[in-house]
Amino acid sequence: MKNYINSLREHNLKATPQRLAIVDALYINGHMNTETLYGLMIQKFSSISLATIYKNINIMIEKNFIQEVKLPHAKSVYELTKTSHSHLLCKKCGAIEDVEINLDVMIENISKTNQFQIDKTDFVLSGNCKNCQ
Amino acid sequence: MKNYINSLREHNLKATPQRLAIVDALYINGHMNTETLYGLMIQKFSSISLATIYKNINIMIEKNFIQEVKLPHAKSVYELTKTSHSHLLCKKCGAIEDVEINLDVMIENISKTNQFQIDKTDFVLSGNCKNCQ
DNA sequence: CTGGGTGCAAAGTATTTGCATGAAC
DNA sequence: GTTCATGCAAATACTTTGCACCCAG
Repeated sequence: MKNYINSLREHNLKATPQRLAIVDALYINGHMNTETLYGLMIQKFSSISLATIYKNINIMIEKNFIQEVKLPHAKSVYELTKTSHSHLLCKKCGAIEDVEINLDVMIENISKTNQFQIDKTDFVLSGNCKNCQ
Repeated sequence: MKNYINSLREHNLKATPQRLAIVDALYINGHMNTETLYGLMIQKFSSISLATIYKNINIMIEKNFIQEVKLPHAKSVYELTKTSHSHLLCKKCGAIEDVEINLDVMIENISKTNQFQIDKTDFVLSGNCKNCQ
């Protein structure tokens, strides 16, 4: 378990219990959508508001503490900001795995060919995971 | 201008004027979100309903005639279904370009390494287009 | 004709906002 | 003490649904 109190503060975010719980849930689960996140939080804070979830997601995205991952045919999920990576999405069970793919050479080529300065990628590969084949 | 009457019929979709106009708009503009699509359509059919836009988008996705493209920090756009390709998104002006990137070798490798059977990719590269640099 | 599409209004779902209270620092 | 977060309720935004009427095939 990491010390998220300081990480939050470094991002100019007060370390409230609700916020810590959200961050902890994302750390443990990797990726969560608003619905499942709220479902988890309500167990811990019986009076937590959905508005609190949304407000926190939004401000943490703004401060670059977490990131939204848009998925095909599914609700967006959120994850703690880490080094750039891609995602594997299982169409059957919905599992999401992080995967490191080095895109540097490709980006370099596309930048040149298309005269487009690329600074970010969103890459989701969908199919069937090991268990669902 | 293509003959979209037959293309629609081949996908079991009746070729109504509204539908043809939507398809034509997507053909001309490449990528559109619901809002801009409705904005265009209302000019042509003063009494067209937003519900018609949504119903058509949904059924055309279902029949695989068009596809949704989810973009970071922007509303989803829709495009006519074509061969698999990636997208370049300009963060400044919002322009979207199609780009062909051969991902076969990469997919092959990832499939093996992660024991994950991949059959689809969603790849958006963001940055600044030629005009916005 | 017949099935499916359109437009309208209403309902449903998702997300944001305003404000009073309360907690973090 | 001051600033910011929380929770609630209301408001807004987005999308879907039901139904009567109409048009494509």
